Amino acid sequence: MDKRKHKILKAVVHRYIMTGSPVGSRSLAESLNLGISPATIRNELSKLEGMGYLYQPHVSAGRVPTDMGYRFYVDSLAGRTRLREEEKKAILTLFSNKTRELENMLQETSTLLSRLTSAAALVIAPRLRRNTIRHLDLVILSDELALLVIITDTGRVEKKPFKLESKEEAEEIEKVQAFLNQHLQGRGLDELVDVGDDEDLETLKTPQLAVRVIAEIRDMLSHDEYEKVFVGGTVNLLRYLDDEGVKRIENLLQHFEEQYFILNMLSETLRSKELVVRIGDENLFKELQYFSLVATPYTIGEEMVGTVSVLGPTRMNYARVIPTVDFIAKSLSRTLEMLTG
Amino acid sequence: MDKRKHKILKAVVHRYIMTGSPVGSRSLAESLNLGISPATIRNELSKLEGMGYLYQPHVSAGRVPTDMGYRFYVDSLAGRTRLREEEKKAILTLFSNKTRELENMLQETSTLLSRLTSAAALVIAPRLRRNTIRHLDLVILSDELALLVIITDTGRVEKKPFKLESKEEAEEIEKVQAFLNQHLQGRGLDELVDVGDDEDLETLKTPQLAVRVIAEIRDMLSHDEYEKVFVGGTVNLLRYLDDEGVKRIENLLQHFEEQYFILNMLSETLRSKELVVRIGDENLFKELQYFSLVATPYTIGEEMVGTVSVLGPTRMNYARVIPTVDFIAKSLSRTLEMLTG
DNA sequence: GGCTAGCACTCAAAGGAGGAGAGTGCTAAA
DNA sequence: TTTAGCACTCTCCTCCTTTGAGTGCTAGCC
Repeated sequence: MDKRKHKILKAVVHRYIMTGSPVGSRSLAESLNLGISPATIRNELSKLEGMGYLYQPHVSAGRVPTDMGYRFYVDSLAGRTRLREEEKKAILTLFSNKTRELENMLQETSTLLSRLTSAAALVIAPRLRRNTIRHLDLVILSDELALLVIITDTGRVEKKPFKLESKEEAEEIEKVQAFLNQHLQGRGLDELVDVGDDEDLETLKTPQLAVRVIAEIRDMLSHDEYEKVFVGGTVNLLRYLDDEGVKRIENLLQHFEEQYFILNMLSETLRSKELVVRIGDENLFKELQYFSLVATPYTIGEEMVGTVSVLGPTRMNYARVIPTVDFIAKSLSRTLEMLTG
Repeated sequence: MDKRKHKILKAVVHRYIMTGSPVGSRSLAESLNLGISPATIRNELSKLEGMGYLYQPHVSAGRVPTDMGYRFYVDSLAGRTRLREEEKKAILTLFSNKTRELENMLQETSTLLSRLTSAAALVIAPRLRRNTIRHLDLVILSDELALLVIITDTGRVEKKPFKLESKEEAEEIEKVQAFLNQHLQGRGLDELVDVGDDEDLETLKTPQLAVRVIAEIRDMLSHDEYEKVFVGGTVNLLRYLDDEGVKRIENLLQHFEEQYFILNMLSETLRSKELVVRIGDENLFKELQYFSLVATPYTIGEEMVGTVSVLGPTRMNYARVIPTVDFIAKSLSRTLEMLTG
């Protein structure tokens, strides 16, 4: 592909993103200022269509980018986009207030991100297994029921109710709590020790309670549902309604109510080390084939702990969304580093 | 209003709810089986319109209920609706699993309710102030930051980060925790004592820390945001899209992302002691003027602690929604009673 | 007095015709 | 290789007509 085709293709994608209607040769000739006539541009457009970058909704309409066209555009953008000062400011303001709990902060991140990009925003909270146990509580709720509460070093609090098997267990619960704290404090949730064959265990009257609590923690970890997702601005998706739009979006939003779906959807990008853009068909889920996803991990120190992402129509404004997602992830990382480091 | 008008009005509302299109005199005559001709029905319809119960979208269309028409219909329904066995079963199944934490249960309640009614469901969690403190934790997160965790008798866990003013405070934190637990355990969050002039306070090296923690709890309570809302099935609202529907729903969903709005919206029904139906204009918020709300409180023991509600189009199926909301609230109450009692 | 058959009337919705406009591809010439 | 010119295509808009559902009114019947 020669330089002129580059320019023309980029211009088509840009215009289509801005206006939402097919782009014709005349308006391109005017805006491109290449000293080329519409006819020449038509030739080029025709070739670009042959190459798969563009298509025509109908024979007498202008050109619209294919997913491949968007892909080219996004690749050509790489690294050359900048954030506007106002947006930078808005993001920095959000993170300047430092005494906030993690969940709250992530929710607000998601809301701000959706506002800045006019699309839906998805923020995945740090995985529980990466957290270190700071404190563990066993609290009796009723004769038969107790609550396990785990507080981690990132300030995250997880809880799980469990049954008490006997009165003795209820009486012993404080000792068991002390025992577990002694053994688990400061340890990562993923390197959960098996206390089953610990000698100290024998000093407890109800060792099976301690064993059961450990099992409950394991269970907590095995359920992905404990990976929380903060969703913001799904309403924005309604703005891009065309004929078939309603069905597509209804379908998508339906799935959005299930956390599992979102996590699956993002599972690939969760593993990525840098910003990922998935355009239309590039997405692994057919529900997303008319949408684009921009996702990037955020970190605590060197470790990637979660994902910040934006979901919008394929014709979203990549030139703005990409740097916004990027900057918000960096800011979030920095803030977390300060809070937990 | 005579008996025949009753019957006709009810039939019109019923049919309109089922079909969504204006109801004409002929189809009414057929389905009513009153031995009356369409012409007679037309006379009655005309009078009902004059009385404000019905209106015509245009002169040659059938009749559509006004908010007043729906109101009449709902009132005439009072207590005479029944739940289908399958639905009862679905609800009972949900609540049969007893070792679940409150939040999870409320979220699932909301999801199920939305599925059963094909509308949006809103469940408000019990107010924090009604809870009793079972245990209080102070956990150090970093040099400057600590986390206050409150565990209540309903198994609810609330947290709030706060700043540490000095090294001394960090060292004393366990003692302060013990002190606070001693004074607050078993007390309701609303009867929070002021420990400021307690004599024991003097035994602490950092009494101001204890005072500050109490202030943090107060702050927690003063923020309504700690009243959580669980929203489910907003997608269902998209199904009733007509011409202007998109705008209305976009507007509503936008507000839905803010918890404040929902709480305000439900504030009136929160105070009610029994099931409330607010139809169209009866709602206090103009954003809701094209929607109806069915809300009822749920209880722990005798005390109303939260609200279960359904939001849908004014032409929602009241005959099914009302008993569903009612039964789900009763089941939820019973389950909570068992869990906490 | 209430009910009904009949009829003229109204209006939305659906379909079709025609014109305008945007845009194309192709051809022939510069 | 580029471009001007031209025939062509197809959507969109508007205007018109037809269809059908449904009404209100009137006059006559029980």
